[in-house]
Amino acid sequence: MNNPSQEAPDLVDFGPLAGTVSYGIKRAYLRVIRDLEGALAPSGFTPPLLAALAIVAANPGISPARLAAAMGHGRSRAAPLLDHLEGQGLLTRRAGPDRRSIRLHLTATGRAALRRLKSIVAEHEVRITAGLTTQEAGGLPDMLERVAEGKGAVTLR
Amino acid sequence: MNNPSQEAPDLVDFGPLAGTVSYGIKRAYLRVIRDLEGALAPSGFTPPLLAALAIVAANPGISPARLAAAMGHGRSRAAPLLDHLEGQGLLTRRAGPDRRSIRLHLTATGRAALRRLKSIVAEHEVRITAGLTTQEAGGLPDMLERVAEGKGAVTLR
DNA sequence: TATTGTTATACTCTATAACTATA
DNA sequence: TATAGTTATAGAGTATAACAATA
Repeated sequence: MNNPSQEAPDLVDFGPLAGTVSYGIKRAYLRVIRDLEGALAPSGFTPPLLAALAIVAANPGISPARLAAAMGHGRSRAAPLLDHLEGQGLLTRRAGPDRRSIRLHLTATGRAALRRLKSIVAEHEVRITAGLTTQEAGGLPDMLERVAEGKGAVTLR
Repeated sequence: MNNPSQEAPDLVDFGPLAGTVSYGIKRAYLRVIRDLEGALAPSGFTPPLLAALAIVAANPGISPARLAAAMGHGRSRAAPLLDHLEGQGLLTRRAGPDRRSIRLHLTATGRAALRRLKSIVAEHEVRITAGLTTQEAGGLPDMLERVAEGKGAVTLR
């Protein structure tokens, strides 16, 4: 596991971290998030803004709290994201049947923006899977989901 | 891709993000980093501190700049990490042959700490791969490395 | 003039708790 | 008393640029 010489090596050895799923995911995440940030920058979007837009699009009427949970954080994280998206006219906050709850819906502008973003995401996906075979790229998302969830389906609360 | 009703769904649909490697990695990363942070907390370590310690251990004499690059960031990120580890007596900064460069080495204390941390990491690895078959867990790191690097080996610079 | 390590700064992300309004 | 949304705050992580020392 070690470099026998005392010289700084040309290839860095990750030692006990090498070959772990844990560190592999961390390194892959760095590549993915940077590539996506760069690809989205010209459009003024960030990865979290895109995720929020896409999740509201696929789940019309979803509440801010459920949106935040789907994205993996607490309620309070939704507000600034929604302020931004609503300010750009991409979605609306409508009162629910219960007057303290809110239902989110995309506007026509939001749907159009999402259509354009989809092609950026598709190109990004091609770039990050360039080193994988078609089979590997096809099987990876399901494996990652099982890492993310422990196992089982994507249930929320 | 959409939920046909206007009701908030029990299962959240990730829409165009569902089934992508990109979003899968992001979700898996969240699980991994949180599990590892929790597992390391009692020892006073964080994931970046552990990574720095492990990389110096496996690459005696490595410079701060190369350490930072191996971890995926710029030079300036190394200093606070090294201050902390040196302050705890886990590593030393020795002058290199070139008087402006520095070579990093673990102390005996640092090596002992790393030995203890390894079992925490091993347990963490078991937890996050619990939803995978042995075959899948065995093949994942290499696939993740190819995502992280675009392809090819772990070269620096 | 270029390089190494460090410092300073600002910006983002995130978590926690507190606040409001409803129920 | 509990819940939904929001706001406020502080902390951690990160990137950029600027700096000092050396080459």
